[in-house]
Amino acid sequence: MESASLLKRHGLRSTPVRRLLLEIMDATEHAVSHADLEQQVGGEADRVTLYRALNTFEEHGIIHKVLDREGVARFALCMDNCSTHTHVDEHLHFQCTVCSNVYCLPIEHYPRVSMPNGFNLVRLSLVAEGVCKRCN
Amino acid sequence: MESASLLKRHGLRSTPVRRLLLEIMDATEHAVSHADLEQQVGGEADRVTLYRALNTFEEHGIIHKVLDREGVARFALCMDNCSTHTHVDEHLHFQCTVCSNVYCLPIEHYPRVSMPNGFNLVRLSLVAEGVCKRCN
DNA sequence: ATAAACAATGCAACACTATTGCATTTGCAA
DNA sequence: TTGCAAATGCAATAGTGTTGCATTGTTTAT
Ligand SMILES: [Mn+2]
Ligand SMILES: [Mn+2]
Ligand SMILES: [Zn+2]
Ligand SMILES: [Zn+2]
Repeated sequence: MESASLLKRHGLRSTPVRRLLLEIMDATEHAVSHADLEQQVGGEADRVTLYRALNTFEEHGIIHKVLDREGVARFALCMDNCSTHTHVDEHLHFQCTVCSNVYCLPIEHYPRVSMPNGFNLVRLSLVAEGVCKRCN
Repeated sequence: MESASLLKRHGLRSTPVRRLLLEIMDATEHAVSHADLEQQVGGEADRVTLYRALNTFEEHGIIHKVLDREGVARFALCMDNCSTHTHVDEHLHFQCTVCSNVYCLPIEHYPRVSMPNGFNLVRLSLVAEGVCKRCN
């Protein structure tokens, strides 16, 4: 029910596959890969449909994508109020070296860095590695 | 000549392909992808040989790998004295949104972040986006 | 200089992530 | 309820990266 209104709110059609994807991501405390979703969805949808749904969600600011250290995309619901033209997502992405899960971790003071001359900074991403709370 | 001794110093055999790769990376001020190298090498070596040489270099601390925002690996010579078991590389990786080049940028104060309870930080990577000095 | 030992290379095949085209189905609004 | 635009399924394709195996090349010792 919640996922249907979330889709409506972003001007997207409410379809079974989309609602299912959103419910899976809402029930997971870490970012999920396409392979994760494909496995959980089972035979309910084609892999291409999942890719397209995820791309659509990202374009509309419903989810955001983060690449893990293998370069594979993982997706998580946006916490801040993102929309088509405003993606905020100023938090740290932490990948566990044991279970490989990727967590979105808000941190109190997001660091600022000063750039060398000529380089114009637009966005700074923090990617951390370590052991997560479940693997400790 | 320089590349040959670099290889020797790391206990690696000096071969034409390896020397060529090192010379290309030494002459480039930004990180290079496998596709870049394959194009510059021309028909001098097989793609698989390049992959294997790059992996070997990384394992021995001669180069380090950084994934760009498409998840593609880019390689650059290590500045610090890295070896098989000590990779340092505490600098910022900056990808230009115009030319897509990735630069290794040393910064004066490498930031520290405090982690939420239960999460054990091992390494923090900084990945920046913006416009590089040549595209400005 | 020669030969043996072992590492590096080339080639083919493969795994995996991701995208595109096109026909069909479905959601939604008139 | 009907029509249209959007979403889906299926097949094909591109790109990155790895593995197995036979062959070639580098190094070390003789
Ligand atoms: Mn996140
Ligand atoms: Mn670097
Ligand atoms: Zn873990
Ligand atoms: Zn640039």
